[in-house]
Amino acid sequence: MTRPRPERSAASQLAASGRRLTTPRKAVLEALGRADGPLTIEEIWEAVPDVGRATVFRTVKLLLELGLICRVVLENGSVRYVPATPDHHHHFICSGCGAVEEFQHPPIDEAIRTLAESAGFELSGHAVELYGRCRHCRAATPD
Amino acid sequence: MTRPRPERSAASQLAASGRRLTTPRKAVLEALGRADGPLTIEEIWEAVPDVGRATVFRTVKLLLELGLICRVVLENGSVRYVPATPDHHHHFICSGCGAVEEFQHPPIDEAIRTLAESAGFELSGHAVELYGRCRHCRAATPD
DNA sequence: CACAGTACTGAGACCTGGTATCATTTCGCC
DNA sequence: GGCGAAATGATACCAGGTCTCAGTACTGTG
Ligand SMILES: [Mn+2]
Ligand SMILES: [Mn+2]
Ligand SMILES: [Zn+2]
Ligand SMILES: [Zn+2]
Repeated sequence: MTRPRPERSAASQLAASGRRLTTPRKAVLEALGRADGPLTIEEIWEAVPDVGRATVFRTVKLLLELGLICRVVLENGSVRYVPATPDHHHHFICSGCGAVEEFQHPPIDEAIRTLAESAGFELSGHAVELYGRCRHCRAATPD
Repeated sequence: MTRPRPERSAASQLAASGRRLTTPRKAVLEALGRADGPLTIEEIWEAVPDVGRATVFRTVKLLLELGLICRVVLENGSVRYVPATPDHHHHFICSGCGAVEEFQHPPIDEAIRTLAESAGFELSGHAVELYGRCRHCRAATPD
């Protein structure tokens, strides 16, 4: 007997707000899934030839709101998108290969909470992005 | 007897790279100093009537590179600028009054270093931005 | 099945933050 | 004062992103 559990599939996430998992939406999601790194909007668009540009923008915004994808801000300020783990996490972005690794590390969040408390801030959210070189890139060019 | 110490004035920072502290640059810096919160480029431009738009952009970029001002990314993604403390710090951004408070909190940086080490990342930088309501806004509308 | 109503779509006009160009001005230095 | 480098303002331009709108795809109700 299958116990009912909170549904997290894209379709049900969308359905919960009266939306549908349409062909263009599925295509964008799959394009991001296939890619081995974060994509720009333009790259998504290229990967999804029959979808209009406006629809790509609309879809990315929607998927962001639903938490199905993440916006990643590179060190130079440009933004790209990756499929998301739905849980709270942060990003490490490799300047060598462009890979994005999600991580979670309770001590960081803990330290943030502690600081906010002692400073009298009421936190609604926080962003932590790390920049540097990943294990693979270090191995490739140790220097 | 005044001991020579590392000069950090805007003028000397600029001079160090063969640049000059010109009237427009001084004006932009002063506009940011006068403001009681972070400004957009457009707001800076309005505050500095005789300076061309391109020069405002150029100046902001230059002051950023020199670390004389900070780019602050709001929760909605829009960007604003504030005068900077030259030391390493992070930002707390109040969604109530828009104020930006700088803070530094070694445990956060410590936790980040620890994580990076254990994950095999070679860090080149990191960003931490906190969002929420400041002490004053909480007092005003405790809700 | 017919039909009504809503969600969604693509094309293209449009808007806006930012850059490139270039002729002119400012400034430090001799 | 005169020279060359740095800086400036006007303006054309570009790139991301949004808006509009007429048409399409679904959903669900009878
Ligand atoms: Mn993510
Ligand atoms: Mn700052
Ligand atoms: Zn890498
Ligand atoms: Zn506040």
